[in-house]
Amino acid sequence: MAIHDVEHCDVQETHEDKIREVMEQMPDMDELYDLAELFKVFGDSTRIRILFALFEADICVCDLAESLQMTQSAVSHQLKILKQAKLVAGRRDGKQIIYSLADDHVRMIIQMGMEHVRE
Amino acid sequence: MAIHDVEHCDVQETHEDKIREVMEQMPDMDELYDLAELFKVFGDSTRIRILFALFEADICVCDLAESLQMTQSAVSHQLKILKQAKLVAGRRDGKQIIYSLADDHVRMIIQMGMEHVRE
DNA sequence: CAAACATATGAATAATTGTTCATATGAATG
DNA sequence: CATTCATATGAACAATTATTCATATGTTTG
Repeated sequence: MAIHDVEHCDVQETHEDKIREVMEQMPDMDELYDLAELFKVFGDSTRIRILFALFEADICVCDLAESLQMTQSAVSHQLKILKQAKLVAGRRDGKQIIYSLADDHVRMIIQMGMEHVRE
Repeated sequence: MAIHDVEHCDVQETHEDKIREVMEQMPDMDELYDLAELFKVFGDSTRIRILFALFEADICVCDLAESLQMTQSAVSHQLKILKQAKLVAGRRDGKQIIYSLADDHVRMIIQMGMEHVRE
């Protein structure tokens, strides 16, 4: 074997280089976690449906629940998660809270996802 | 109350319209599930790290494990999920299987996610 | 200000999922 | 062709998470 003992594949040199390169270019763990957390938010069909609903109109929790045929509570819980991820924002209008998309990243991310899924 | 009894908010007319509009524009459940499943794949920091690694180089499982300081088994399990989602592809080269990104959607989706996270 | 209404939240439960450990598969090589 | 090496896979366990139910918060209105 070589100067330094390896737990990985036998092919040396090139792989060592690749491994170093990959490790160097890897973003900080904080950023990677945040990114994964963000996508986790998109990774639930209820939340996806809420986002699609908000593509069409700003809408209150109650109408969202009606549209999606879900409990007000369930929708509210999911809205909280979407809000924390800054994907949606809520503004009060009298008794109701009207939700809307926070920015255009949402549309674009879902757009890309759709393209991939549709192949 | 109005002609049809409602379980939702009191404000009538406009909301009825919104609800109908939202329900009409909503994609099929199949598609919504597929989309959520896709994002679920991005929603794990190990898989995100694998994808970042593949941004730099096509690389075998063993070197991936080394780069990410993870078990070969754990990496292999995650690669399977990435492969099923058609985000990565593996080709055999002798004893090894070299993994690479399947297409450019991956880069773009992660790019968008990064932009959102960095605000 | 009390009653009604829209939304939020906490606890509990069921389901999903990532990692580990042990082992299987399958190609290369001497 | 038997051994070795790289990768894949199955079962088990721990951790995370979406929904439900009950209830709390906070605003409007009579």
